[in-house]
Amino acid sequence: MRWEDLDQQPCSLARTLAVVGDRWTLLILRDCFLGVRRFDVFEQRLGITRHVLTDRLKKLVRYGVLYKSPYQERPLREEYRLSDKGLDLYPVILGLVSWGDKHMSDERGAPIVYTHKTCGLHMQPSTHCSECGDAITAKDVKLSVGVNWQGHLDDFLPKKPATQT
Amino acid sequence: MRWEDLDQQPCSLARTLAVVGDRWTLLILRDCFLGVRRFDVFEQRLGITRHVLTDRLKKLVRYGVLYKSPYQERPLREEYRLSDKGLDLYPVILGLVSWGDKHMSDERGAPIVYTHKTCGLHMQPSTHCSECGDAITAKDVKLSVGVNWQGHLDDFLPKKPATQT
DNA sequence: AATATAGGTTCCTTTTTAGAACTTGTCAAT
DNA sequence: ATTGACAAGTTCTAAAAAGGAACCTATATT
Repeated sequence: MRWEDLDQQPCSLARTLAVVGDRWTLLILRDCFLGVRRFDVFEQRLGITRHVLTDRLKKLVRYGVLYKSPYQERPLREEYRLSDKGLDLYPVILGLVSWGDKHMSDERGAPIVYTHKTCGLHMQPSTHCSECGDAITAKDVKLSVGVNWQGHLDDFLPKKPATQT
Repeated sequence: MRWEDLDQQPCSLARTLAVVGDRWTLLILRDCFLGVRRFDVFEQRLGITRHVLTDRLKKLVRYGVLYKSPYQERPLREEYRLSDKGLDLYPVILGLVSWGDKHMSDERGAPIVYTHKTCGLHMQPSTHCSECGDAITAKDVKLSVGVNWQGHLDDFLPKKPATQT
């Protein structure tokens, strides 16, 4: 499979990974959410090579996750900022961080702590149903193929069902 | 930076990406959540090379996201199953899918639809505060360095603050 | 005896990434 | 007027990772 074709697959996860699913992109986006906007700051903080950084920023701009905004002229200098589409990735970032806090921390605990401004307490993100507001686990959700996607079921479900032990 | 060292960084996002942050791993985990458990089924569904699949499955087992469970003996055959640690990635998967549904869909809409069994409605995941239950956006959260991590602030925040335009 | 199956490993080629040096337009200092 | 610095890249070569195909092993079936 060519990685470029991933955004054409009939799977929203694959399509999302076409944009953010490589080694560096989510680290770049983490820095965006921390306020980083300039090429050289990304470079220094991440230890990424300039070539790859250029490529990933271009890709994120092409997909509309970041946009370039001039912050000075003569010489023209532009910084990279999160679009609304990019800001929508916040739950993903928060989910990845939260999993790392729980499962990858050492004895010192989470490096960064999140305080919910409204209630003032240290929080973890919790995933809920958009309709009734209840917290969700994998078992609470039933999958079905979208109305315009009939006939593609086998793109999503295993062709060889695993036998239960 | 060597990618293997990412799980030692003082950042939970980087540590999480050390486990799931490459091109194939999240697609493998998607299939795990859809019920796939066997080597050859992963291979056929993903179009991944056997070499890379072997490597990624070993890595996921090493980090405790999957575990091997025998489903027959003579010859010994084992399948890969999500551990509790792996099941905890469900919010991440759901977040990525939801972003793709919203931002990467074509005119046919989302390929897969999620029904919340409890309330019976089509749902999207929504991220909430674990303490008060309110829905969260990036602006509602304040970051601070964990109590045992003093002195590492500059590992998280930009060294060159971007000037606001 | 030959073939199929599941889960790999080996070998070689192609693609991607790393690391360093070079480029361009502008400004500030010597 | 020349030199050096800065920001944001591009270009080059070497190393690492991934792709693709063939081969391996133990067992069961034809």
